[in-house]
Amino acid sequence: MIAALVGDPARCNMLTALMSGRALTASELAQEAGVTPQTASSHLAKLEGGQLITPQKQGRHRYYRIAGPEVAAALESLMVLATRAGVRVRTGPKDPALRRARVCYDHLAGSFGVRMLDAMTERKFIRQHKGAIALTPEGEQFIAKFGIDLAALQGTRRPLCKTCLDWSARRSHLAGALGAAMLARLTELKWARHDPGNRIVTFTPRGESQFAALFGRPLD
Amino acid sequence: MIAALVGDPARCNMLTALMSGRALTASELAQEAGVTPQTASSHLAKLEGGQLITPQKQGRHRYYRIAGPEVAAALESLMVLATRAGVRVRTGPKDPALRRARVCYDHLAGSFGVRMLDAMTERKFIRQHKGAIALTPEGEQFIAKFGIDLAALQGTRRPLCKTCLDWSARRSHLAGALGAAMLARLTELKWARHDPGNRIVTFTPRGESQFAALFGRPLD
DNA sequence: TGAATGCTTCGACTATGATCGAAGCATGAA
DNA sequence: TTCATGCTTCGATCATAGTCGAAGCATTCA
Repeated sequence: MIAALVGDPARCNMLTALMSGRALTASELAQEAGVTPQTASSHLAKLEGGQLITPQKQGRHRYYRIAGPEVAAALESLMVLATRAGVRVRTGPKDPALRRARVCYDHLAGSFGVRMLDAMTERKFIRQHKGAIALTPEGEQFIAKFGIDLAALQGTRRPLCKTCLDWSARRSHLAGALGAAMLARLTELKWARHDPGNRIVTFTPRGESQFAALFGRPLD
Repeated sequence: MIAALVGDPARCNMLTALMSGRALTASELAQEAGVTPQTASSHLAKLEGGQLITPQKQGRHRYYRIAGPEVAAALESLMVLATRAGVRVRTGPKDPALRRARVCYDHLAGSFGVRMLDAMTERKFIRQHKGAIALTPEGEQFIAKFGIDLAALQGTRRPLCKTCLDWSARRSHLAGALGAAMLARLTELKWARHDPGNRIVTFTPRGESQFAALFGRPLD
């Protein structure tokens, strides 16, 4: 029975956390639900079995997201009933600064990261082909002009371009050696800086307008 | 948590039975769920507490129905998920003959019963005023012409006109002394007969057209 | 009035399933 | 390679809640 899956408090917390549209890792969901990773793993397996969520492996993380619009609709209608019955429902995501721009491993994530990959795709600097992405000749020109030494990047064994699922925006941003180089160049240009204590990336006013001129303004 | 209410198998069976739109008694719901009346009573109290169903007392029966369109929508969306996940969902109502016309205590129920009360209200034979209903002067003329001795009915202590919630159509039909007299007259006229073994009322072809001429044709 | 029916409350039993500790596997980093 | 991290599986414990028997109201009928 599907409703029983949603009925458990721990699983319900996980689902409401996912209802923001973000994809979350198993550990994050465990924390959201307030249970240990072992317990969370069992819950996630049940939810996956009921086709309420779909997993996506990424490195040693395992991201989960709501399986589809029907699921989201059903959960939404249940929330309506819950609020009607006087149950207060968990509020949205947390730190807005984290949603805007942050470090993901060593590259840029958040709205700015998503915007950057989108723009580079729109301007045909990057070609996406069923999950894999690659730099086009126009893209090579662009990053050279931006001040990045492509040859140095290609010397490493690390893949040049990779997509990485964005935690807050539910869309992909640019990872890989190029992603790391782009973030390094952004800080080098003093358009943005990475606060050491946390994962927040802060854009300067000038840096933000320069970024917008290159890639457009991020949504959030 | 609302979903937990729907999650229990017994309660889920009750709710799916109610999803047909009919109002069902506590006993009927117990049978639908395959549990004893005690257990059913506990479940129904929980569902009522969660505002998923609303009760309606009628004589010594207690009818329950889905509380509102939001609840129906939520349940519907859950059914979508259930079918998607390969769970077969309970089919609709059962005996069509029972839905058409049957005896409810001693009066006519089913589509024919609902149609009769509707028509008598439309033609202003009966006036409904917040639950209570009464015979109008035009109504008195009509039933006299139909062959019913109103004075004899008024001699009993039994209320003349009452509404009764229809099991299959979810709408009211005519009960009380007049309701019983109408059914008696219908059988007396040989428009319909009541099969003794069950609750089905069978209309003859001629009786059905006569009924339709008086009250219109029932929907089902 | 007493009898029958419909439904509920109380109390005890029981089983399902949530939970976490310990250990194992996979991926990535040094 | 070795180590660390993220996640899963296994196994045991324990509590929540579903279940029904017995008894108690409420309503209707004779």
